[in-house]
Amino acid sequence: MPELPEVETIVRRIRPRVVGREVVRVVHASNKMARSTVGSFRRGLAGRRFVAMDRHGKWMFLGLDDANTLVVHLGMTGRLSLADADDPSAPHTHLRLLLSIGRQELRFSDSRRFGELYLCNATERKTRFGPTHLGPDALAIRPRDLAHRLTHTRRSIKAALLDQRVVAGVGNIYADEILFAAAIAPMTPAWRAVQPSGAPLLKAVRDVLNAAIRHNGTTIRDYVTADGVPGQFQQRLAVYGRDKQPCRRCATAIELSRTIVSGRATYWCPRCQASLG
DNA sequence: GGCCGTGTTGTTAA
DNA sequence: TTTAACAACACGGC
Repeated sequence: MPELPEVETIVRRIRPRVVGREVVRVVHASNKMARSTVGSFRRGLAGRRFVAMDRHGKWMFLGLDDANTLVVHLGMTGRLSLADADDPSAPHTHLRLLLSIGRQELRFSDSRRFGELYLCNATERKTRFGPTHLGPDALAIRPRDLAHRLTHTRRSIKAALLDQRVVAGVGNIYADEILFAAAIAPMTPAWRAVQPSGAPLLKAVRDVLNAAIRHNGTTIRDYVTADGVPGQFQQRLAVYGRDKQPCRRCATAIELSRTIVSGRATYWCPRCQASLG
């Protein structure tokens, strides 16, 4: 499922091919998304030029030459890709933009329709995706800031890492991987996980996310890169999805628990991630 | 053939 | 403050 590394992989591939290009024509814009009314902003995209492409957490921001922004979130099954205009569309394609290069199209498909597409102005972008709703990006946050944000809460460290207002970009898979790398049990209170400093946890955040980016992300089921190929990091996962399999470090059986964070599958090694109580 | 699990964000209730 | 439940949805696996 797309988290920060998967989104970053897609941005790196798409940005150099889209920035500077104009939307020659909105080929298709459906109104079937669960939370977005894509069809309504046909007019706002036609004839516009992309001037920037950025990422914050799991959100992508495609800046336009009229200061508006096309905001993209992949949800669970969303895919953003570049395709030849003559290539058949993938099922559940909700947006097709013909670009001013070759006969390339920027496409968004999403079978589950949990993804989100918005066209917003600078003010809306600041309010809807500003610090009230999104914490610092997980790759940019400083150890002291992370420690500060985790110190004054009694929630579990896993719940806090999943909260996008605390730190943006970590989802269920990488939360488990990060906590294994940091040797912290997922039910540990957040304030305790950053004692005496947040540096070890932040190192794990950076190391795990960067390693996943180097391997083009993790494909469990739906995620593919902008080229349509799976990532490779699933082969290197230490705990996620490895219920009852031997821990790569100590050979103890990996445990699956659904009670640590409300209903979310949580994989961890009870020996390497000794509970701090 | 119907149910379950899958995970993200946002809202609402407790 | 925080958690749980739920909604939006398709689909693979049993």
